[in-house]
Formats: sequence, structure tokens, C-alpha cells
Amino acid sequence: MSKKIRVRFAPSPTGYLHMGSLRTVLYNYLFAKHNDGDFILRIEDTDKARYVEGSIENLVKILDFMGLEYSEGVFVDQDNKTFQKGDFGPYIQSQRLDIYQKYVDELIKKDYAYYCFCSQERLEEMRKKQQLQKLAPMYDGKCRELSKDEVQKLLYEKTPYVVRLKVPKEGFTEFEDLIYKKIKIENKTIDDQVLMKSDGFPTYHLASVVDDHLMNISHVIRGEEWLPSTPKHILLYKAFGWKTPEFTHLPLLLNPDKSKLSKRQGDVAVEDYLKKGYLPKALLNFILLLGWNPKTEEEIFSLEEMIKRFDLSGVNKTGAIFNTEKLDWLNGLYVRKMDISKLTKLCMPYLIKANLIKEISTNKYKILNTGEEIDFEYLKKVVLLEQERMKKLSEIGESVKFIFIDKLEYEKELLIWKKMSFEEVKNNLELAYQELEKLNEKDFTKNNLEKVLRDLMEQEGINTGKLLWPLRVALTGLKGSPGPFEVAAVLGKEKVLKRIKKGIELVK
RNA sequence: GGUCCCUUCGUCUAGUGGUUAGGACAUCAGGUUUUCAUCCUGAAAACAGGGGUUCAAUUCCCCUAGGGACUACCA
Repeated sequence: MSKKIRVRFAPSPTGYLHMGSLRTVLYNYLFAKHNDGDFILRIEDTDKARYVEGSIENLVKILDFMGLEYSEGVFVDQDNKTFQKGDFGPYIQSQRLDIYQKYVDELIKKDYAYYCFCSQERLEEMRKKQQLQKLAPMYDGKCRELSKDEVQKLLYEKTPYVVRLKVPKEGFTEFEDLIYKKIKIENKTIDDQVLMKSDGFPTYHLASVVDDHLMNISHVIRGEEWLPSTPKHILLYKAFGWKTPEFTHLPLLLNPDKSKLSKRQGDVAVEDYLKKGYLPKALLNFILLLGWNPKTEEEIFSLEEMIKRFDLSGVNKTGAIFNTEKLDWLNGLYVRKMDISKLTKLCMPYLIKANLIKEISTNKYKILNTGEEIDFEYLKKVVLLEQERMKKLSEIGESVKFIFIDKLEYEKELLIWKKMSFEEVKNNLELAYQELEKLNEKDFTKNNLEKVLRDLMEQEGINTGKLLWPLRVALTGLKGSPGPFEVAAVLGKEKVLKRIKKGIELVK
């Protein structure tokens, strides 16, 4: 029987969730689910200086919103308080300091690690010299050979210290990465890594190795930036006499200039994209394809399908430029597929933010420009107008503005279709006006309006464009918009007639 | 500087010792449509370079070039 698959996502709470991290979570999640394994969330807050208040809660909420469920680790309750669940916790590293201390002591006892009393200043100076000589900056091993007495004396004098890994000077360390295959590094090029900082906190290297072991992690799936430090981790596993997990490094997400995706060159936080109105499903689908392919020509995947299909062998080695063109397309696709009630709910904040409407009570909204009261059903109709052409939800504020604004501003030339004269425009609008005036409010449905107006055009022998274009512009004031029938149906008789009249007046 | 990793259309990628090197996004053109969008059709667009190995290399090997990551008491 093979060992149970257990993977983890282990972010440090330094602010926001990075897109690259989101992909790492996704791949971990999919790998776990695909193999009927466990997926856990562990918080690596071993750097006090970089800790950002609230980032754990924020992170947990985003994972939840994205639908990436984990079974153990850190959760947030209704009062926005964190709590931990699982048999291997605590899952917040700052609460596990005694554990790391114990293992560091063991390492020192076994002579796989040593106290280093060098000051930061000395280290800096050392590195500077090494760089001047074009040497690789590395700890020079000054404290490596300190005698027991010397160490005792310095400890007794309360000299600040760190604990370093005693990396062998000879030989090689190698491992088989599931994606990058065999990686082999000469030990003499590996630095004596700090394991325990002078404040008693472990470094990432120590903490993650100890925790991955203690938490029975079977596969470490993380970003490629960790590839060079994996040999250090292997050395640590060896020193402890532990079995190493499988290591898998994921290719990086890149800026357009091919450097590691960074804040400097645009938005990198998942929240930023959520705010812009990208749907979680589209985001996941998009990011799935940045580094993984199903070996078929399929591109659209629900989370369930991803789980079914995902495997590490489909992950490639090259970094992928984070280019949102395809994301826009995908998002449009998901928007079009979405249930209109759900979509409308999601659009609401954007309509409010655009100062078009205001929520006055449950299911009651006020159009700010006209003071009219409307309900959710009405908003659904409005959103439906744009569902087909919307790429990001954030566009809704602008694209649907014409519905909520009483006085449209546009040039009268816009009313002209091809080579019509103003006279023709006026006549056709008048015809439409007369015809629509006859209708009852309840007959203002898309289908009925279409029928009535098409009949009219046939009777009068008017080219469709010559009537529908001016009408559409009169109703929307826009060069591009939904069609006149559906717009008219949403606006209702009174507004439609008013807008047509305004169009007529413009070309008089 | 050192160590390690990577290299197929603009972008994400498929692919094989013999293929018209495939798909998607984006672009362009055409069709549908009152416009935009959708939808449909089509076009243009890539194996970094040089050596080998081989009857044959985009595919295997080597070198070069280019790019990237790491090189902290950060993760």
C-alpha cells in the first residue's frame, strides 16, 4: 500500500496572495484531490519583521472564495478570528518555536549544526570582500571549528548567536525533481545555511523541513525559486535521518520582460484581479493553463474537471509570462455562461461604485440620476443587456450607464447610418415614435418590439439600418451598444419615447 | 562573479528520429448583424545559433548565445 498523499500550501503572511502563489495552491490542491490525498494550509510566519496584520485572515478568505478547500490548518471563523484544525498542529510556525528548538539542539548534538557568533557587520564585510574578489559570497566558517570551551564561554557571556548547518565540504547532493528531473549540486558550493536566527525563530529552511516531516508531507510542490535551496533541505533530512518527501518545483510566472512576476510591473495580487471583476473560475482556469496542459486541445475546465485531469506530468519546465489577454477572453466566456441572477449580484458593487444606483433597502435600489426606484429584477434585465459583451465585471459601470442617465449626450451626426440625410433620420425616428406610441407599456417586450418595428419597416419599405441605427443611437447615445429592441424593452415606453423625441429634435 | 534551471508562432502551449510543426488567445481579412459584442470562415505567425550522431533531426548529444532563479539572522 502506498503512503497517503499529503501536500501543503505554506505561505508567509506578508500581505497579499500573489498570483504565482495562487497557482502553487491550485496545483497542490489539484494534486491532492486527484490522488485522494490531504491538502493542508500552514502559515510560515518566521519573520517577525515582515508580518502584516490581517494577512492570514485575508488569505484564508481568498482561498475560500476561490473554492480551494483544505482539510487541515488555519481557518477563520465568523468573527474573523483564526483557529486551527488538524492532528499535526499548531499550523502556525510562530507557535511551534519549542519544536524547532528541540530539533536544532539535536542537530548540534549530532554535530550537524553549530553555533555562529559572528556579528552581522562582520558577515557583511566578509561578503563585500568576497564580492570584490569575484568570489561567491559564502560564510567563511569562522565559527565552524570553535572548540567546545570557546562555545561555552561565548554562550555564558550571552553573546548573540545563530545556528548554522554544517554542510559537508566534499561530495554531491542530488535529488530527483518530479518535473526538473535529476538535480545535482556540489556540496562545497552550498553555504552553511542559518537554521536558527538570533531571536530564537527558525529560518524557512529549518522550519519547513521539520514541519514537512512532522506533518507527514509526501510531496513538496513549490515555486522554482526554491530549487537552489532544495539541496540544503535534503542535507537536513539526511542529518535528521528522515525520509525525504518528493520534491516538485513549478516554473515561475513571469513579467513581460521575463523576470519573476513582481509588483513593480503591474498587479500581482489575486485581490487586484478579483477587484477588476475577474471571476474565480476564470482565474483558476487561466492560471491552470499557465504551466500545465491536459495533452489534449481542451482549454475550459471546471474545478471538478481539473481534479479529474490534473497530473504533475503535464506540468512544463518553462516560466510563463503572465499575460492577461487570454484571461480576458476566458472571463468573457465564463461571464456569458453564468446564471444571470448570480452575475447581477456580482455586478452590483460595480454599479454602486459607478454612482449609478444606491441600495436603499433589501431588493430596493434608487437610480441616482433620476431618483427612480427599481428592484433586483430590473437590474437583472440591465445586466443581461451587457452579459454577452462583458469581459470584466468592472466594465459594467460604464457600459450600462446610458440606461440610468436621463439626458444622453451625443453628436447628432451619430444618428446617421451610412449616407442618410438628417431629414431621413428625422422621418424614420418619427415613424418609430408613432408606432411605439400606440403600444401599451406591457407590450414593450423585446420580441414584440422587434415584430412591430420590423413590420413597420416592411410596410414603409425602409432599410433596416436606416431605422434601427438612428433608433438605437437615440436610445443609447452610443456608437456600440446592445440592440434597440432589448434596450427599449428595458427602458420602457415613457423613456423610449422621450429619447426618440430628443433625437428628432436634434436633427430638426 | 558562483551554483542551478530554461529556450517551438507576439503570448499560453501540443508534438514527433521522416508531420503541410497542431491548438488557443491576440492580430488581420471575410461572413452573419442596425452598431458593438457573440457566432462562423479564412489568413499571417514559431522549432535561438553552430557543430556532431543518423539515410534522415525541431526531436538525441555537445558547444555557443540568450533568458531566468538563487546566492540574507526574507520566505
